[in-house]
Amino acid sequence: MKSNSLFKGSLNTIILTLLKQNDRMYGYEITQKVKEMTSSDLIITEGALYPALHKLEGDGLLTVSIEKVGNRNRKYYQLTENGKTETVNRLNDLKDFIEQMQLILNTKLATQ
Amino acid sequence: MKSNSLFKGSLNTIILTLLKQNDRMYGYEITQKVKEMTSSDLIITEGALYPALHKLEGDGLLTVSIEKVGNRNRKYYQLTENGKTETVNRLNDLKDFIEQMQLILNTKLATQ
DNA sequence: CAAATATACCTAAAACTCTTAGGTATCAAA
DNA sequence: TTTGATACCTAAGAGTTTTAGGTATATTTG
Repeated sequence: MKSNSLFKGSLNTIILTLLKQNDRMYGYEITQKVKEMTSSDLIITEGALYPALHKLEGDGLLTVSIEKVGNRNRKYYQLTENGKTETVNRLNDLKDFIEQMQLILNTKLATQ
Repeated sequence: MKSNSLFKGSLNTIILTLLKQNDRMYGYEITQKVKEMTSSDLIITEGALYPALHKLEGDGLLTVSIEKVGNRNRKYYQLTENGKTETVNRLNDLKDFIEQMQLILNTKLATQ
């Protein structure tokens, strides 16, 4: 099918945008959501996700709150104000990237 | 403006597609072409380009022919048959990536 | 004409991101 | 009771790009 690898930087954009859409989510939920939305075409590995979440938190773009569900801890992540700003920036970067690729490749890359 | 970084894997796709469009090009020419086409928004650094060209050659996707211009050597690169096939694959991967991102981000990323 | 800029190739260290391959533990279903 | 799902995590390695050099010829500019 396709190389199931992400493009550089797209993971952070995915995380930030999902949190913008859903207010708060926990890590495992993000992996399942992406899997579901792309019909299992895109798999976010946990080895990539958790370090990315920790870095976004360290950069002040996310905050965490731990919630006990049954006997297990869930870590819910939420956008900070900086996080909301950065989400807009990342989306603009992605749009710029696609526009640049269209210029170079001389091709419409996205349908409609 | 924007983070002037490429997205992972996009450099190879750019190289291959430019060679498909222009039959043969040399390294420096590729950097200038991309700069010109994107109004200096996207800069291909030589530190990324030359190793990428060597790898594509090693993988059998490109062939080289050296041409003396004045007193300097230019290395012209050209797609092999495998290279032509791989170019189509890379373009399809990029289109798939954009479609997946549109699904996840719930946004039209490319105009038209 | 000298010095700066452009052309044209190159490499190596470091940074960064993601994959692979583990690990722990709880909970539900077979 | 054992498998699979849920839920977190880390570390080694692979791969790509940036940064920061290096060499040399050709052209432009002050």
